[in-house]
Amino acid sequence: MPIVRVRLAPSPTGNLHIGTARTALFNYLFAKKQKKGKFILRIEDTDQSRSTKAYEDNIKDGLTWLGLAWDEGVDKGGEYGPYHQMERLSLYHTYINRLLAESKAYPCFCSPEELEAERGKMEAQKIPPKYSGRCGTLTQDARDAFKKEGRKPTIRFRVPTGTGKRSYVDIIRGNVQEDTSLYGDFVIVKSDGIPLYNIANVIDDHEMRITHVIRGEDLLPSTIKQLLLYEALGWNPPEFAHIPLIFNPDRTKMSKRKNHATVNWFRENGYLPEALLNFIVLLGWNPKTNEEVFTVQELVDRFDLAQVHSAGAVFDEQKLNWLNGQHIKKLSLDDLTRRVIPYLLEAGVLQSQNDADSYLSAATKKEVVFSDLMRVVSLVRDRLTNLCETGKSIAFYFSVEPYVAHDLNWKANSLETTLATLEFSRELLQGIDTKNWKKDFLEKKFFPAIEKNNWGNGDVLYPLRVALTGLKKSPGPFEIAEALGKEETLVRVNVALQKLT
RNA sequence: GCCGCCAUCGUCUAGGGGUUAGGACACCAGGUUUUCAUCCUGGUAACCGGGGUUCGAUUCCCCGUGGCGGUACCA
Repeated sequence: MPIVRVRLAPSPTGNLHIGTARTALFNYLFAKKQKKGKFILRIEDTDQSRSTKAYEDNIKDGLTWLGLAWDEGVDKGGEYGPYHQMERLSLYHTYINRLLAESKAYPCFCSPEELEAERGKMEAQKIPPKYSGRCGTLTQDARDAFKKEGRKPTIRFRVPTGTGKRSYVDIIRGNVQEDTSLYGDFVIVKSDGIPLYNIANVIDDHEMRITHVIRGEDLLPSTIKQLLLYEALGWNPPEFAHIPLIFNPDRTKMSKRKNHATVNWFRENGYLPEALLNFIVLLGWNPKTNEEVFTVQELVDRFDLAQVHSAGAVFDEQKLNWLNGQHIKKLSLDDLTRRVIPYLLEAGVLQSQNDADSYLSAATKKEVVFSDLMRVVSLVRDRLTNLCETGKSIAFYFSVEPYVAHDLNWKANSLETTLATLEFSRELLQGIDTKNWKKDFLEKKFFPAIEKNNWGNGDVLYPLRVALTGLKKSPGPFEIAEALGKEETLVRVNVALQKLT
């Protein structure tokens, strides 16, 4: 197999869409599977009315955040640039002029209104609409006359007659065929001189030596037309693979209205890029084993384009949430803590200080250093499925949620019992040396003592936990005590005791 | 309308001429745990319909039906 060269060719007319991200991933995996494969990013900005720089930046940022680095393309350069289509206009015209000279294309002077009327007439007669081709037989004099009128022509590709059914073999779908006699001569250059997707895409893929075109199924119907273009230009086409589309839960095309459709949204809402990638690849592909949680490298090793499913898939956020939790558990504590910090700042739990590794607790205004943070994060990591939740789940570390005496009671216990067990806890805690202030040591002290007093674990530990956090649900009291340190632990226990007396 | 692609639990999917149709998410039940979460065990739940072919179709073929895509001087 020659060196694989694949490309992602988004048009910057919106923020990076989940579907585009998946196309990018499939291209990336396919390229990386072959060690020397190249993944190229080309920006198709010929639709000037809808393309913006901001969207282009969003697409690039999103891909970078996902870790889908391109080897060649915009901002990166390469042998076959430039990589913005608007910078390649003269190249397109070289080839388009050739088609014109060979009469494989021709100027069309029909106005949009005329075409509209023609189409309407055919629809009324229940004939499938298709351009008549009448400008294809214009004499030079007739063309000059139209030009004198001030008409700006489009350029149409002359679909070869008598070619009939055409087919190609799609890597994912196998044989795909269509009857080309159904096509009218189609426009390849707009009246403003800017080429359309069909032709620009073909010229670029050829010029950039693209070997495999991996794109969404929405582009499948344009493939045979493009094949005609390759043929007219005398070029060998690349191979094609059309990946299935992603749907909303109601099976309509994935859209912002019914689902979160942009990579941005997931980034802002606490998802790990590796989880998003893992989820998205499973929409239409699986490794044929029972494993489901993968790193990108594992995906590179296992991925096989030909095994991709041909049916569309519903985007199920619940499974993504589960996968996100799985990937969070796989992160090292250090890494997880690092990644959580931006979300804590965003949520206002922390405030940044000058020192890169030091922050301020928004609640207490006390300094919080990275190692403190790591300690708290370790308490909650197993219950985290989303980075955004972190602030909520570690808030108890900085301040106790307000509660009343009654909240300290375990099940049906009375305030007297609670007072007794909490005083017992305080006494025990006071007697423990700071250097032994570890979860395991605390447990070793508490459990036998609880038993000796004929209490259940809950009688003692529930009030203690509430005293330390103010919460009905939280990590265990001993790990919290360890993270808090002896001093702060006793302060909180004493506050609880005051509430009880 | 016309053209194309597709069709296994609610969802993502494995499988394939004879299977107890497998896994995962979600859901339900039980267990572990001081609580919640994690974790463990178990459970409910699927081959779109009709015709062929065949001893036998969920699997192969045809026709429907349904979903999606395309039908632009968008990509």
